[in-house]
Amino acid sequence: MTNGFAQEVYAVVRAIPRGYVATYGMVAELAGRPRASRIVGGVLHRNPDPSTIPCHRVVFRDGSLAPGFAFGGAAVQRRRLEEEGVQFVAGTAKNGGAEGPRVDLQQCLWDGTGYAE
DNA sequence: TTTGTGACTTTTT
DNA sequence: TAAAAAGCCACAA
Repeated sequence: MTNGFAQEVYAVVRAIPRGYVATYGMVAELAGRPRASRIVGGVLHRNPDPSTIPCHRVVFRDGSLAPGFAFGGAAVQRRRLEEEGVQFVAGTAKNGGAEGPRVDLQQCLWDGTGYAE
């Protein structure tokens, strides 16, 4: 690709199946830079094409999103993911202390299957 | 061309 | 167990 990494990131994020989510590190790895998780965020931050790039499917390693920096708000993103079929963890397996809405990575974490360049 | 920063992740204190 | 710091790579100014 002309740009290389950035293009790869966009391609990977676009390849995320509906109802699934991926972490920055995973996208970075598929893009060719397993340690460039931050760059993935930076690239998505600019989001040159939010229409084709479902950045809301990309979450932290913890399953949470970027508060305040999402396309329109973490709350909106949660609703959007639910629309796609992504399950959320209300409380937490930790001790019932609800910290914040997290995606159920154990169920909706994308394996990278179906990604073709 | 060089410096600084960032939607992250992992390890150590 | 929790919190803090460093490391990492690419893009923008």
